[in-house]
Amino acid sequence: MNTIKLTNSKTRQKEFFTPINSCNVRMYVCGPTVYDRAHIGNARPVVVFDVLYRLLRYVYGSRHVSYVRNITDIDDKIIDRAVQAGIEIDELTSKTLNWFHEDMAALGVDYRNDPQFFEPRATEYISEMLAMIEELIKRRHAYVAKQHVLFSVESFQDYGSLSGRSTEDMIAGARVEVAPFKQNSMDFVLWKPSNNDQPGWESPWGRGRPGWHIECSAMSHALLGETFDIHGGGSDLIFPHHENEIAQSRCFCPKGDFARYWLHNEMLQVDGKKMAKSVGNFFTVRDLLNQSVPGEVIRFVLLSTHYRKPMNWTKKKADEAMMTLRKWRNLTSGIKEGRPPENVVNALADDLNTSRAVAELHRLAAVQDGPSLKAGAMLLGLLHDNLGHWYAPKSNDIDEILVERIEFWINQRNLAKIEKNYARADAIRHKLSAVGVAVLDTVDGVKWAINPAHENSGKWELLE
RNA sequence: GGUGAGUUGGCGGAGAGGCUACGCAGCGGACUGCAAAUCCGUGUACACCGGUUCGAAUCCGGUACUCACCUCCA
Repeated sequence: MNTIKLTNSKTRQKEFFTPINSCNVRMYVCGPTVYDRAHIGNARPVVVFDVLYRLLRYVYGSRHVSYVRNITDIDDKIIDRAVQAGIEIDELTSKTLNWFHEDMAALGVDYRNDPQFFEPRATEYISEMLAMIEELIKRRHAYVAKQHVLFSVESFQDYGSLSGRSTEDMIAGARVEVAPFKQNSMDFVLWKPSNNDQPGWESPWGRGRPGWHIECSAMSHALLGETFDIHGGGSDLIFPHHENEIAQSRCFCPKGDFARYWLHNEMLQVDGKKMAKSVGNFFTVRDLLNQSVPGEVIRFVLLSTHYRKPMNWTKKKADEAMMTLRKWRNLTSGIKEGRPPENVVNALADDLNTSRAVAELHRLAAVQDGPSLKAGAMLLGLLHDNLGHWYAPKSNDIDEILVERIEFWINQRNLAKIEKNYARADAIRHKLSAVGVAVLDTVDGVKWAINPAHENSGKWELLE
C-alpha cells in the first residue's frame, strides 16, 4: 500500500497520513454558497480535492472512502441576491446548484453515481444545528443576547491555534464594527433572528436562521462523526471559518478531535492579481467553457501548480495545456489504460504533488507508453472519455454546406498540388487557416480540422 | 500593526546539502514540394548580503521585493 503524506495546516508540517479506520476514510470539504456561477477560483479546491479523493480511493479502495462536500443554501448573500432578482430563495439556490454541478462535471468532477459522496444542504440540517447550539449554551460555550446566540471564544482555550493568532491580535486588527451585545468582540454568531421577509426557522430563541460556521460543524458531525480524517478548503477559510468550526465542534464533542488533518489550497490569481470584478479579471468557469476552453484544459491548468502555492491563471497556460492534452490524446487514442504507474502514484502520495505527476506523465509520453500514460492521467482525472469531446468534435456539429465549401477548397488545393502549382496550394491553405481550418498532408491523404477557438472561427464568409 | 506563503533559466513550474526535473519557447538536424505533426540533439537557473559545511539553489541569520489573510470570500 502506498504511504500518503499530507501537509497538515494544524501542525504546519508534512505528515504521514494514517486514517482512523482504513476501511472508512472520511473527508470533508467546504462546498459552495449557491448564489451565483462558480468562478475559476472556486474550481480550484473542487479539482484539487477531487484528485485527493481519487488517490484515497486508489489506495484504500473506492468503497472505503467517504467524501462530504456541503452546500450552503442559506446565507445573507443568497437572501440579498434573491431579493434583487425578485425570485424565491429555493429557485435561486436550486438553479445555482444545477449550474455548479454542470460546470464542475465539465471539469471532470461528477459524483452523481457515487454512493460514497454526500452533498448535504444546510437547510436540511437545521434541527442538528439547533441541537448543537442548545448543547453549546448548556455547556456555557455560547450565550443568548438580543435574540442572537453567540459563541464565546474565551470559553475555548485553543481558539486561534489553527490560524496562529492570539485573540489580542485579532481584536487589534479587527476592522469590523463590533455589535454592542457581544461579550467579546471576537464572539461569532451561531444563530441570528430573521424578520418576516427573511427565511427563518422556529427556535428556542425566536424565529431565526443559522450563522455560517455552525453549518459545517453540524453537517460533518451528522455524516462523519465526532472525529474524522481530513478537512479541506481554501486558505482564505482558515480564519475565521475553520477556526470557528473547530471551536464549535471541539466544545460540542470535547472527547473528539474533530478533523485530524487540515488541508488548504492557496488562492488563484488572474494575470497576477486577485480576481475581482472591479479589476475586470473576474470570470466564471462557464465563461471559459463558452470561450471554447475545454473543461479538461481548465482542469489541467489547475493541477499544473502545487495546491499549496498561489497559482496564476493565464491564457498562455491554457494554450500550452491544450497542446499537451492533444499530444497525449493522440498517443492514447484507442488504447486501454494499464495500471497507474508507481511514479505518478508516488508523486500524488507526496502531498498531492500534481505538477510532479504531470512531469512523470510527460516522461511516459516521451517513451510512448500509452497504457501507463492513460492510467496515470486518469488518476488525475484527465484523458477520460467524457472529457474528450473537444479533441474529436463530431462532424455533425458542423453545417453541411460549410463542409461542402471547405472540401471544395481542399479539392482545389489537391488539383494545384498535382499540377505542382505550390504557390496556389499554399494560398488556399492560408485562406483556410485564416478562418481556423487547419489543413494537414498526411500519409493517409489530406485531412482538415476546425479549431473552434480560432479568433476568426465562424467568420465563414471569409472563405468566399 | 498582526499572521502566513513566496522570490528557481526567455516563460511556466518541481525538487531540496554533492547526482539531467519536466513542459513551452529558442537553436541545430531528420522527415516534408512547403507546412503541420512526429522524432533526434542542444544552451541558459536557483532575489541580495553574510554564516555553517570538504561542498549550499537546498541549512542558519539578515536585507529587499511580491502575494494572501486578519471583513463575505475557494
